[in-house]
Amino acid sequence: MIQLDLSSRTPVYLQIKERITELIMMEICPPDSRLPSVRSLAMELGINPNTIQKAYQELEAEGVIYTVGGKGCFAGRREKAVGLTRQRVLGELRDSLHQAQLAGVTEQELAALLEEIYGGDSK
Amino acid sequence: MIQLDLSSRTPVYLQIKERITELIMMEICPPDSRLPSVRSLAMELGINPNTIQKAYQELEAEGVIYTVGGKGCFAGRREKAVGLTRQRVLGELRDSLHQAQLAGVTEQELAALLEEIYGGDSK
Amino acid sequence: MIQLDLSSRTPVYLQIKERITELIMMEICPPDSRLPSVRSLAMELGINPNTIQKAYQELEAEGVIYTVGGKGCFAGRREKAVGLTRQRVLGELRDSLHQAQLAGVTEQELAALLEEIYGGDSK
Amino acid sequence: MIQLDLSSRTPVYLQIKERITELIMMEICPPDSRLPSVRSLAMELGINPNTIQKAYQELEAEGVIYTVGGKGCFAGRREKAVGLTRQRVLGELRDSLHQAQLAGVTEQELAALLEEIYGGDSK
DNA sequence: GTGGTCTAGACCACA
DNA sequence: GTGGTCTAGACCACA
Repeated sequence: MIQLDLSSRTPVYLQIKERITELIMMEICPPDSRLPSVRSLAMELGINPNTIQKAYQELEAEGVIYTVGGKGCFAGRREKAVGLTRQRVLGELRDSLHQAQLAGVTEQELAALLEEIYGGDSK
Repeated sequence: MIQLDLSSRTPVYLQIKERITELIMMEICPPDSRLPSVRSLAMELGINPNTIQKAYQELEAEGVIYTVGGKGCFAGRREKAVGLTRQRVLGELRDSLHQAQLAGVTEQELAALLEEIYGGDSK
Repeated sequence: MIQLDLSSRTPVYLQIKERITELIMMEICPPDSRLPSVRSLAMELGINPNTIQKAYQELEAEGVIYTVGGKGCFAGRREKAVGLTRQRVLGELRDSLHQAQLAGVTEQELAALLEEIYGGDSK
Repeated sequence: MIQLDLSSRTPVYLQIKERITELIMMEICPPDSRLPSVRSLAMELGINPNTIQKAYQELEAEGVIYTVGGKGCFAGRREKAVGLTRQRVLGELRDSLHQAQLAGVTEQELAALLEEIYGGDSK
């Protein structure tokens, strides 16, 4: 459920944070569902448990997930994940669109890109 | 002409690369115009000359600017800057739009953002 | 009668200890009254009996409650609970007040907080 | 400037976070002043650099300090430290006062404690 | 078993 | 030199 790109410039722990946030937004991890344990996920991804730990702890600090004593980590409310992602992504879109305009990307091209991603079923 | 954010997660040398590319696309630095020298720009921005050097070297390797013997650095053809930026920016937009969709950003919101930036004058 | 916050940083067994001590101080559990059994309380709170066990054991070691053979656990004298709580709480208050002063909490604000809690009936 | 209590139940990295926040509130570390480097502070305190790293990174995430590229970490605006501390401390005080009341701590005792800490020069 | 803390130490990008 | 990331591995409290 999580694909890592070890050669990416984005650190592994950030890739994990983003992916978990996506899984919560997609409701593949519904609210209060248990996430894989630090150790099992580390094993599965072939990386060190500390790296998962770091991702989970930041997600908890942001309120996207929560931790229960010796039980494990659980998905928080979808709205939290959505809220943080919206804020971040709208900023990124604004920056990218500014540069797109300078680089002569036309509104038609953007419309095509939007159609490609949002397809027919947006709202 | 170049505003740096030293506490940004984007390294200073990348901020400089992006900004110079923008200045070339905006034709504030027309083709073959001379760019500020490494030293003077470093002074002006209050940073280490090595950082400017690194930005200039990468821009030259990408063909966005070119160096002439003991004369200095000069803006390359606008098309080169545009081409590289388009490629990068379209990729970023694709990623951001995927996450925007998950976060429930509506097509109307995107249209509004586009209108805000592209406004009437898509040059 | 006991509300747990599983996602709190305070371990569950400590939350239970504190709450039982409170119940004794409030005389909701008068001296020598029987406390819920380990098993029943574990059931009621939906947690592992070991956790209750640990709380009860520490309370007994501190003299706040006592155990009778095969009968169960009973509330100790109110003074014991009061004594331990006073000691702990005065220390906490001292620490918090130091930081409050640094953070610019005024004496007026503290007076208001005190009024809010102690109200008219300082029992 | 930082005294650790290794035997405390409070983790070392939290002690460091609190102490740095205090130093900023006390204006011993004025805004934009450089904090000791991760390595030097680790050396000085005789602990592992990773522990300092963790403290600094959480402080940065909370906006109490900020990091500049390969330069170091710097104190943020005093208001940020104050704001976070106020919020936390007022909550702690509320809890402690509730328990103090149950334990029969009198308003006179509290007034004495307050006088002891706030002395003559409050507000 | 589960997460939390910490050490020791490596390697990297950046300034 | 400075912080950032990651590994390997230990030990602990808690459930």
